[in-house]
Amino acid sequence: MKHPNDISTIFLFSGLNEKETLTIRDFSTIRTYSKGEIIFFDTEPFLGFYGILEGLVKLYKISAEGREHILHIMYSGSTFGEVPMFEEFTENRKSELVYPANAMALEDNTTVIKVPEKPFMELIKRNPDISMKMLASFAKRLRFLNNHIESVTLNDVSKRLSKYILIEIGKKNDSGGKPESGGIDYIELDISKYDLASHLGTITETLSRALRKLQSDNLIEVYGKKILIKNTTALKNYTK
Amino acid sequence: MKHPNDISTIFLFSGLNEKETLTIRDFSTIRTYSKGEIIFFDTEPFLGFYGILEGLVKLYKISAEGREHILHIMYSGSTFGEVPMFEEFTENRKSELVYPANAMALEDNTTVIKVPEKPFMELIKRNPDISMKMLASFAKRLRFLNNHIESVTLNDVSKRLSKYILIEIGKKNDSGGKPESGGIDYIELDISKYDLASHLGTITETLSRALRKLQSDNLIEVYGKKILIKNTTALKNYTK
DNA sequence: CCGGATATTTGACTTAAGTCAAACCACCTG
DNA sequence: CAGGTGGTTTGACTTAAGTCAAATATCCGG
Repeated sequence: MKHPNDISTIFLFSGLNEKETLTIRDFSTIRTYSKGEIIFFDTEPFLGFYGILEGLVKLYKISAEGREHILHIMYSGSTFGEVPMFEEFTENRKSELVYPANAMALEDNTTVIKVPEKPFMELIKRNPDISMKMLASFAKRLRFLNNHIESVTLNDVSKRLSKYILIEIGKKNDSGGKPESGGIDYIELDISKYDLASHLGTITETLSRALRKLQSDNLIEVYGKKILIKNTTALKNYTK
Repeated sequence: MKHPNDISTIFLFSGLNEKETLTIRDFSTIRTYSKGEIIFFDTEPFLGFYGILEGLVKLYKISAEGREHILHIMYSGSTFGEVPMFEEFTENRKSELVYPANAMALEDNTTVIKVPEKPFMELIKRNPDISMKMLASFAKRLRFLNNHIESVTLNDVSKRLSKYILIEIGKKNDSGGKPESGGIDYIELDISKYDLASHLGTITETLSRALRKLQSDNLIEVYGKKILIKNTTALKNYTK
């Protein structure tokens, strides 16, 4: 490649000096996946963790019957598949060291860097800041999974959907959008309805019905991947 | 108390020297809860994390209608409620720093140590080994939650129950029991059926029916809190 | 701009699991 | 050891969400 991808866009590596960055780059491999390609299965032995340079990745579990449940959607800048690296520390069962979920690229041109364990563990030993970042990212994921389990087991699909919509609006407004002053708030789904369903712990048919329900309750309006929020307050209320 | 509780029984603190141990002890408070007492709610601001010196703690979420879902059952030696401590690192929204779940003592005489953030963060900065242990424990939890979500969303209650039984047998055999040579394998539930149900993402009635089903399929035999495993292989097969 | 593939929606039906109510059991305390 | 309080089981019923099949809609390459 002409211009080597800049790994400092990955949050975990953002504080590294030039030398450290080069070390990581030297030991790692960069690869581009197209939409639908598998990055790893949850049955594969751990051979290093990944950072997203560009694109979108889903981390998911799949049942024997083929039903899928998405645990996380990961965007560029984030890392995934790090869990096994630290499990080794507690128990010495190398045999069980597989990835904790399946990973698939959701967009063409999804570019990831694969960082092997060895050089990274060297780095982390010398660089306490990295462990802190790692802990922060694990903490974030733990809280997310806690809330996710709560949602999936204690709320019905329409409630889960409403929560999802509200969170997405939150994200969008966090990153520059105007809160809700002028026009009507809306989100644009960056994943397919199949993936959204599987992230909400359901299937496309049920998601479709849930969308229709929220629409007929006058909370939202759906135009393809665009969802207008007609009444944020009522939607918030609905999730309770 | 006469003999101060020994905090080195807590995995996270097991490698500390005497001085460090004393520092932690000095800043922390130890308290004993009786069965059913709340340690914290998921709406309370973070004021330190906990380590279990003795007893049993459940970490759970609860819906508006009162339905409960247990995320983790924690035994003595483990720590909980650490997540907010590391979230602070990423985003500076102090306002959101609440515990990520509710915590309740499941036994009388459940004794916990509450460690405030400040002295612990000092310690972790100087002691990279502790961050590694913390990362290991977070990693373990992340894998557990991944699998838990998979179970709850992709398997029916009987399958989840079978998985639970197999894991419990595994734990028991890991810690000294004979694998399955002589007599029939069994486990003794250390939690109520209510709590087991809520950990499996269901309610007591449904759990009761699932137990009866596995029994009538000749996989197990149930005597109160004692569950005999009549056919481990078939049970394993059943979870697939 | 056409045709086919993929994604989404709709309808009719089935089913696992939740609800409600009652019976049963077992353990603890006075 | 009687009585009572939780914990557990059982039965009858309801319901949310899954399945299956078909109709639409949308997207994309040639």
